[in-house]
Amino acid sequence: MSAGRTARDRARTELTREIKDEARRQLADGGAGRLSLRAVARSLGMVSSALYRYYPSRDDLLTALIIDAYNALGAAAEQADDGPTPLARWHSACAAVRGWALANRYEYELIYGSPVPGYRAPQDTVAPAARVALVLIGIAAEAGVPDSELPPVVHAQSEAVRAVLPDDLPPGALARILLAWTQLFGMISFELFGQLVGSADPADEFFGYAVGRMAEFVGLTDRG
Amino acid sequence: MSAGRTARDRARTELTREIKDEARRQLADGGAGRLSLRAVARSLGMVSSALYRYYPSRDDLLTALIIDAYNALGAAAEQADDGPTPLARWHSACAAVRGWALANRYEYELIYGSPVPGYRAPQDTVAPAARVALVLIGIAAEAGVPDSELPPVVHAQSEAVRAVLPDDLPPGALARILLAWTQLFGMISFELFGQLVGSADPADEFFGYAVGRMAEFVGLTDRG
DNA sequence: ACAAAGATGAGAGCAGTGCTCTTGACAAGG
DNA sequence: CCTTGTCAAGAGCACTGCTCTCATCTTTGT
Repeated sequence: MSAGRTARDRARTELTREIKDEARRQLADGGAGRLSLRAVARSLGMVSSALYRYYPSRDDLLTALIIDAYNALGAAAEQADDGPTPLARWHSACAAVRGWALANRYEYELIYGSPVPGYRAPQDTVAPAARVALVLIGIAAEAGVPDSELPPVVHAQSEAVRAVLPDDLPPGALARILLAWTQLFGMISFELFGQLVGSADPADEFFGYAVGRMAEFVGLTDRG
Repeated sequence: MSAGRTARDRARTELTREIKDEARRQLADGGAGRLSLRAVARSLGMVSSALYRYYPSRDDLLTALIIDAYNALGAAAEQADDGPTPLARWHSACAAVRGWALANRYEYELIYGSPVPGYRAPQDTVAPAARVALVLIGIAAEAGVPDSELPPVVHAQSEAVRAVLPDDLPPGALARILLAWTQLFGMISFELFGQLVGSADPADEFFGYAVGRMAEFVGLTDRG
């Protein structure tokens, strides 16, 4: 559908976006649990029931925010995927993910925190959700990281993943990237959710250290 | 205070525990966001306002549940910390953590998911929260894992942590354990929160694989 | 050009929430 | 015995998501 032919269509798409924007703004103070349709409607000068014409339920509004968040994070990672060597790109991309998470705390929580109660993620979210992983995979693929031994089931799962990937990577490398991927988000979540207080907090240096060790683990070197 | 002298005291401590137990039960269907004081009171055959005599607010009840959850998880890890070699103990302890998380999904969410909106963890939670990390540290300490190079800030942070530890570990080892610790919970969170669907799901084998690589990374070998 | 059809915003209302305050009953200690 | 403090209950406040109805306004088909 285009930008909307009739005046009503234009008003509709615009209001839909305004509602989402206001919701994102309100997300910033209190997180998803505190997001209130009524408050969003109030801020927009309309009554809560009118809002249901644009988002059938609170969950639908959340879904829209979740997809946006995945895409924003993915875009940040893709944009930072730049540098003279694969290792530099790896560091840059990981730092961008962390930077986005720190700057957009509650949006990060929305996608990598505990699932919103009663909410079931629709299929629309899986493609945007994969973007960060694809960045890491792309870097490793261009660097040509080595294969490694895998348990049979993990090997099979890696093969299955490889089948749907644009880049070609040996299963052992894929499994290691998957591990690094969970490490990356595990560390960011711990930092954001206050689990590192008392140990590696502030976490800037520790994060860089960990990202470097993960690069080694995956097989990225500085030879470009 | 003892078990309570007067009949009133006994009734009070008992009801306090019953409320918590019922709340934990209700946690199992819907998570913290859906825990309702009124529903708990209803299940106990009392009116919601009466419940406030025992827990001044919803957050206080949540705090009690959080401390219990940390302790239950810590106890599970400590109990599983057993085996002929440090490597075996490492695998067993990590598997126990994952097992507890899978069996107590919503309690895990309570402590390692996104923080409950508006909730600020009191100091009482930090000691129970450290138990799992202490298990990992204990294993590495007894195995005598090697030191390794660290960036200066990370080195300083590791030294600060070491100062408050019962076991003695070189800073480089401590930093690697910290990294493995974030990896462990990152992986469990990803599995539980549905982030692995489409890649390493079911995650049993992948989890074992990852735990093994982390053991290598920390410096645990099979020589005992 | 005009009427039918459809989209929209407002309002009332339902069932639920956390939490507070008051009231009347009961047990404990002086 | 009688005061003091604890307790469960109930009413009530300010919220929440969501549904339904109704009047209005825009688009569309004739």
